[in-house]
Amino acid sequence: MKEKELRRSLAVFSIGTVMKLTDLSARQVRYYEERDLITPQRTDTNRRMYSLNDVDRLLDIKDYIAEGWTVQAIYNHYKKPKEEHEHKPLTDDDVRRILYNEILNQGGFVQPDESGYSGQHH
DNA sequence: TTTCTCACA
DNA sequence: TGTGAGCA
Repeated sequence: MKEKELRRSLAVFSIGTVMKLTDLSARQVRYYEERDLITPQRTDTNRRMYSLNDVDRLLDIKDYIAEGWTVQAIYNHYKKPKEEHEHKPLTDDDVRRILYNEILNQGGFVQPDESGYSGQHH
């Protein structure tokens, strides 16, 4: 049943609608796009169009920001784990790795782990 | 009217 | 991040 997923990915909201739905400023929404936290589509006239998934993610991002997360940390949060967040089985090592990474980036002293994390950290 | 990009008394 | 300019 992949139809739902498809519909959730349909870009149907204008930035104005997204602003109301997320209570974020257009500036913020565009900024998060610039940081690759979301990737809305564009119309033939260069207008941004957001999907249900985009709005959903924006809502999450809003919470993370409120909790003090760095855009960089959030970026890695979405980039790294394939099994995403909550409800999925993660091994202890996965959790430790993800946490380690996010905590480091949180401080802003480390570059976003692009090496993909080759080694172990204890 | 709304959104876009760019730039900052 | 906000805000205003000048377009589309």
